[in-house]
Amino acid sequence: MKQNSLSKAVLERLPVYLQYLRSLPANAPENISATTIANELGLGEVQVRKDLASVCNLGRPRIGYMVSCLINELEAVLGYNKINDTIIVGAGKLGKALLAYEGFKNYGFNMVSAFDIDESKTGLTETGKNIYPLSELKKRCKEMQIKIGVIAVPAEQAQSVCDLMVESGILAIWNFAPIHLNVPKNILVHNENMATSLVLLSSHLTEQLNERQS
Amino acid sequence: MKQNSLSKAVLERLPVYLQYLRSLPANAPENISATTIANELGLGEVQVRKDLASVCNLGRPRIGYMVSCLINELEAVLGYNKINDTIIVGAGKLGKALLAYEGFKNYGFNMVSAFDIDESKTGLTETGKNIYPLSELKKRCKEMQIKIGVIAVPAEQAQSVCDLMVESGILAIWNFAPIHLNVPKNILVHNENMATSLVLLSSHLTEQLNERQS
DNA sequence: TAGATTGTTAATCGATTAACAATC
DNA sequence: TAGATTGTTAATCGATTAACAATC
Repeated sequence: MKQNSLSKAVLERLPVYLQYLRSLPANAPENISATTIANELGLGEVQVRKDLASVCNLGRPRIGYMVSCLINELEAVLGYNKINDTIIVGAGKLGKALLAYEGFKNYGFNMVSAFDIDESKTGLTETGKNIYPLSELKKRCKEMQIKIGVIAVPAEQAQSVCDLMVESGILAIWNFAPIHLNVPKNILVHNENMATSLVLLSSHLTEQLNERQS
Repeated sequence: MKQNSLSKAVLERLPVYLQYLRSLPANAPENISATTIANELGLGEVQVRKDLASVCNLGRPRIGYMVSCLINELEAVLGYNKINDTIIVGAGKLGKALLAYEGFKNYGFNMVSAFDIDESKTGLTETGKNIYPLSELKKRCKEMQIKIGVIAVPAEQAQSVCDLMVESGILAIWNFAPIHLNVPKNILVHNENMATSLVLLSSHLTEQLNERQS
């Protein structure tokens, strides 16, 4: 395992490799080559080798990488073996779905509890997690030393929730509200922006249809 | 409105501008400068100008861009004024939530109906949309000339659903399953990959905490 | 006119790809 | 040994940023 400061581009591909390696059947060969991974994922083989080299040096000429070791290294580098406790603000449909989703564990995340401004939502969910009044956010975040927050409130309330999170000591925010958030520069906001995703789809479509005509 | 072939990077920022412009209060000035937009969104002002120039030439020195015109141009370029009919495969929690979400209209998308392999799910949802048996996918896609599909099934079934979509004439796929899909090269797959989002958050966190120590 | 702001051309930066030596 | 495969160094490509002329 080498030192960090991986570029964003690399950091976005590493989980894809891990996902693929995890999906290999138990009776698959012990070793896998960068060439195979590249073909399977539609990437360049040099890129795969370079990405993997930035994480470990488990590759052996002629043989490839031992799958189980590679999985371990990737999990370590990506921090999937430690658990990040995370809170959610907004206990609407989305907030509740995120709170209930078990799959986050696979990525080293644990959705601890949700907060909502509507105090009538306070209580336990079906999956045994707590929803608290928003007024308790700061106290509870400090207590549990929460560093990651999810914003699942309407756009209008997102900035004020964001400010409150920053005040509560949160350092990284996963924002599902369709609005740009202003934060101090040591705070990271990752926007889960459906608009962006959808634009890529529809622009591809336009291109395809234009090509067909010409 | 200029010609297309916008780079992916630009295409991902345009919806952010549009979102911001739409969020301006009704009593805001008629015109806005690239400088203001850049500051507000934390981007470079040259970048904003270049991005906007790739879409229109509404900018006037000393004055800036007329907000309402800019919104119209962006909506036109991004295709938000025509409607893309879209189907969803997988009527679990996620599939149903996507089917019910009204907000897609703002991005020119219309979730028409969902399909599920479990035929007991067949019927109307609360929001008046149909869930059909998966076996009817091909027929209905051809009938309605659907070009965009959403995959909201577990990873194990995603590839076969994907193949079926391609067979049904779908050209762009929005994939929520945590697995890489193999498709013919004229088909676009956009992965809504939580693993990728989360990695960026946790790696930022690690950096922040390391800095604090040193 | 002076100055703010645009849009373009050139320079820089970063990421991907190609070429190749090292090695099992 | 021969050949497949790794990892690194250099070349290319694309995107961002800087510099500057045009203009209202």
